[in-house]
Amino acid sequence: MARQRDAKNTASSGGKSPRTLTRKNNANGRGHIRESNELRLLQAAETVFAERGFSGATTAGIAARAKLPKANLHYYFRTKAELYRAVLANVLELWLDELDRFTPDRDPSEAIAEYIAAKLKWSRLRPNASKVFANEILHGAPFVKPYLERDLRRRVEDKAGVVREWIDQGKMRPLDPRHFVFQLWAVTQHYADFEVQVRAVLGRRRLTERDFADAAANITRLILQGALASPPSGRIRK
Amino acid sequence: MARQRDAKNTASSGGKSPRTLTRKNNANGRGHIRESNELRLLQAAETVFAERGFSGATTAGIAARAKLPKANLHYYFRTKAELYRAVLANVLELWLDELDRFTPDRDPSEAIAEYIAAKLKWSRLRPNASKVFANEILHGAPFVKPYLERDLRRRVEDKAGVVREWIDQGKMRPLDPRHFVFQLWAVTQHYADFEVQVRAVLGRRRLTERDFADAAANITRLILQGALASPPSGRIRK
DNA sequence: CGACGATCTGACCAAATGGTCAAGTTCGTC
DNA sequence: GACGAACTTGACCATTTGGTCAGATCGTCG
Repeated sequence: MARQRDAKNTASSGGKSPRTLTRKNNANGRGHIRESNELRLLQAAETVFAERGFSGATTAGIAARAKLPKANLHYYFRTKAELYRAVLANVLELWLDELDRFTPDRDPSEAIAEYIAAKLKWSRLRPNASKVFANEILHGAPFVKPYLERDLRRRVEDKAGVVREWIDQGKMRPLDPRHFVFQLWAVTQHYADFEVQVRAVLGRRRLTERDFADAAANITRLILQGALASPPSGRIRK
Repeated sequence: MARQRDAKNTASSGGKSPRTLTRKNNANGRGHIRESNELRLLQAAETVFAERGFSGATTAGIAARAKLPKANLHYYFRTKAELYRAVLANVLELWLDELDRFTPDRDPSEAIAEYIAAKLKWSRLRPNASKVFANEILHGAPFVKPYLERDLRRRVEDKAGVVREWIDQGKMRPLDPRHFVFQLWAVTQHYADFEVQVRAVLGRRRLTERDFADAAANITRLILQGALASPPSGRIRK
């Protein structure tokens, strides 16, 4: 309930919490306790928010996982929402740059394959980050909607331009670049967000590095075959 | 917190709540009030669970949306968990059969295209159903894990066999059938579960029928091109 | 119509939870 | 080693929320 309302305070800046900036900086010596405790809290929070969602997570639970008393959590992050926001900011930072591999001069097959590999790597190494983000979007993006509508949209629009260039150069089949990006996101994040289902179907107790390699191979083949202009038989020469 | 524990009561049967069965049946006349109220509650619950998740949803909120007093909700569904379970059962029933289009004798391109269209139709018409399910999986499937590990796994294993046959018949490229299914799920459900993000990137206030048509076209083309054996130049004749 | 089960609902309660606070303890610096 | 800032924490509180209950009302069938 309060979530919707909370969403508008504390301008969603990218990096650290505003509080860090106003206090003594962590140059060296000073503030290192803060730095270390914030890190522990952020890590604990990422896990708990991933497992329970925003409403399901309790500050007591997060504090317990970080092995700190609850009051201490509230010393570093005034509210649950502020902590949540910080976790989200981390995730966004994690993903934002991966699309930079898309540049007009590169070979699309290379760029796309790399992107798939990179996103799958994050799904394997930081599944909780992905889950927190998925949960946020799933429930209407009460915190990151502005980010989606400004930054993300711009970024995708930009990269869609690159894809269009690739199409014009005859390197890719004609397709809607934005939907193409959605499909890249969907298939790669699926292995983090729907991990339990994947595990159940594959009959694994845990997803192995091997499983991710299989996923990568299958996705890459599917996407490249589906999106690239068939290279060998150059039916239409430029 | 209680979620994990609640998960084991009330054997997850498919259809109606057990209570319906013990009381007067809804043949006609008798029990029609129950039927109508349960329906309203289920619809309200689907929306609210989709918007807020299990923990974020409140029985008061659901009751309000159904325009019934909270105590009345608890008259029809003893606990929030029971109501949630009923909503989930609806969703599963909705999806389960769509994979039946996969049979060895059919043309894979046709079956796959139909499946994509069907799943996208559900994403458009019942996005909340999809979201409730996604949320459940995202948080570790505390309620439906047994279903995933038994029924769903079997079903996918079964259909994987069909895909393998298609591959053997030279109709499809060699690929891992289970990952192929994951990819179908991922790209189709994305448009329901990540709807806000899709809207933000496309700059839409609402996703139109047109948007879904575009999605369908792009997905179908991508998947068929990627998975089907190239039909015209029959390099390898059977 | 009268009986009886089904349905309805305001009032209530115990537990959980986000957040506060004041009284401490520790840390870095001069 | 002393001083102020940074950090720590048990106790506490207001609010929210799932669930109960007893008494009222309704619907239907004989």
